[in-house]
Amino acid sequence: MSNQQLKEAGLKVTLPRLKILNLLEQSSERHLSAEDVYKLLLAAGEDVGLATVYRVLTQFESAGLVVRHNFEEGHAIFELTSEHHHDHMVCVDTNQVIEFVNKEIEDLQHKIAEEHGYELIDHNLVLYVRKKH
Amino acid sequence: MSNQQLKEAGLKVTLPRLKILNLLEQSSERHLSAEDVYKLLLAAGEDVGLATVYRVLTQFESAGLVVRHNFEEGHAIFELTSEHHHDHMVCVDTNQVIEFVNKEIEDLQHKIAEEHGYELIDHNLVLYVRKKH
DNA sequence: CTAATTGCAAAAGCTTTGCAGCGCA
DNA sequence: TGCGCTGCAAAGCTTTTGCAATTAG
Repeated sequence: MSNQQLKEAGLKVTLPRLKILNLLEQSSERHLSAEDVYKLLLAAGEDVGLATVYRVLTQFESAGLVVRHNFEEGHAIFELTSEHHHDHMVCVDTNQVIEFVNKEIEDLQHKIAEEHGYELIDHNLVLYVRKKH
Repeated sequence: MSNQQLKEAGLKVTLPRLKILNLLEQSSERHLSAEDVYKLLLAAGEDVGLATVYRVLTQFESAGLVVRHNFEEGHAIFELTSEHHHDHMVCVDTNQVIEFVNKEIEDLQHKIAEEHGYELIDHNLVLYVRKKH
């Protein structure tokens, strides 16, 4: 379980790390800001400092357990690394984040980089959308 | 010239606005942060406050003269609105920014949003690439 | 002349860091 | 026990805001 994941990541198994990892795994919302994580922990009666949340999330990112996004200006959003790559849609009205997978777009990106004499290392694609009524 | 663009944007023609717009039009680097603009103005002997740079860039954005990007966390990047929409490639080694246009990707994005019941308002696509040798 | 704009400094929001004490291995 | 980790508070950064003075129309 979480215990093992932390060890594999080369991180000491501490209470704050376990709490944060468990929260990320159990939360119904996959995309959380550091502040979100902090508030959820407080609400759950867990006593963890905000600075620790930031430090732990950054460590998780380095360990590959978590991905950091910059969907919106002002604050980062963290998400557990998922098995399959996906991109994101963000609703401009509700800030809801929707994941999607599209192989054509992935292929096109590689093709575009190649056409310019480059190798694709990574990419960031966010669609800002509004619900159709 | 710039004078006219400001009027058309419904903005009073003031010295700071002219200086900033001229700088954006004449700079060899199309992609600048507020701090970049501020420092370039200072270097050019122009006396404009940083707060004014932020305010003016935000007004330019509202007026559609400029586009704000969040390529990296920490600070926004501004670019004069260009006639044709384009996306960006950033070389991970040199930080060089390359613009590209790809209609297929644009169309796919609309299609994906539609398929999920949404209307595409905007998007952000950045390819992080490395020069092939 | 009047209202908009500017510059400064202070404040705001997110994130990082220094340091003393606590806790895992 | 020793080193890493945590919490708190303070500091750092980018960006915004309040306010008096300045400027455009």
